[in-house]
Amino acid sequence: MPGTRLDPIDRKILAELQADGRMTNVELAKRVGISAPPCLRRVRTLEEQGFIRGYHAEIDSRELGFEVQVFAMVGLQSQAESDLSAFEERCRSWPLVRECHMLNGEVDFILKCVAPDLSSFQSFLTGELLTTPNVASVKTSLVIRGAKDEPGVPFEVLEERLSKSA
Amino acid sequence: MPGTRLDPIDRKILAELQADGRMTNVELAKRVGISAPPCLRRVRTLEEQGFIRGYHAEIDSRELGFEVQVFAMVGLQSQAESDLSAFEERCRSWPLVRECHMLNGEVDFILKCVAPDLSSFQSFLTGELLTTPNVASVKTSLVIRGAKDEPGVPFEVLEERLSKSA
DNA sequence: CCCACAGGCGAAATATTATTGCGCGCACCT
DNA sequence: AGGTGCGCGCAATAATATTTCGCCTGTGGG
Repeated sequence: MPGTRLDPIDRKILAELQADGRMTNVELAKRVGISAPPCLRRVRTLEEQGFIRGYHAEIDSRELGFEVQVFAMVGLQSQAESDLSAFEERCRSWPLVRECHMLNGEVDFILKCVAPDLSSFQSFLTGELLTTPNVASVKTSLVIRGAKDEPGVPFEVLEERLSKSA
Repeated sequence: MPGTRLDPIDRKILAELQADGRMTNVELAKRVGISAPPCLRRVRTLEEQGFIRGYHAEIDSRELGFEVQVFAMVGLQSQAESDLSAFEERCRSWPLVRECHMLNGEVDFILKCVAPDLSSFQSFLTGELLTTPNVASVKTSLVIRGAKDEPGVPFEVLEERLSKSA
């Protein structure tokens, strides 16, 4: 239902839950300015309508022993739809691959990968990715350091945009 | 405190909360096989020690009106540390830029951006990113479609790894 | 071998929170 | 006006979170 529009309270709810997904409902209600029951009803509705896809704890991957993060640019030999989706399906089956996006331009896919160390990434690269049928080229870039990593969407931009169109 | 090792219950807690960050503590306790009070204590400890950095609702950006997602590869003129961190600071101030990673290789940074539509990304690109001092080159790739987007870390890999070293 | 002690657990009690049921007010027709 | 649908908040109830406390276990003296 794309006709469903969100009012300012809904957007505030989304913004608050994006920032702190474990906030209690009473706290959330206080922040958005309504009482707890309607607030909870709104949250449930937002979940059902798919605006909220889930809740996740953000884990420090380095603390957990995943020392390296790598972007891999992948080019395929064939861009036929069946070959594209076959490659995507492969990516979904690899735990080290956390993200896979199809791109325009020279490169067909970009993959974001994590691994405990360089050698385990190397073995994934040579043993899995490079041996996958239809993979023509892979260029990898190691992440030296992370400068920003914000989950989700910029609600600031959304609000700004809505105030203009009003 | 890198000496702090996690036992299997802690790892299970992290895995469960990564998968569902809003799970109640009693449900979590049931799943990891201990009672609620020690479970809650463990969660608090994991939060304090930084293994858990926060909790976030996962929002459907497309439903919210962010139609385009773009990766931007940025090259700088100077790679002096002060120039690198100046650029990183810029990235942190741009809401459209959700992630910024410094890379090895030819490209200095990769940026993941979202925008409501192509034209608003274009205006960000030409009006902000390209006019930033020290930016030498920017190559952008539009995301055609997303094939995988898993938050967090692959606990499967971690467990496998631990069972081997045991 | 026995004891003191630290750490982690679970049962029970208490404080908070989530959830349900209901009546009210408001906007929108007709 | 009168009717209707929607969303709110109050109040009651169910569930959960959090604190308190005593028990068990493993460890390191003495």
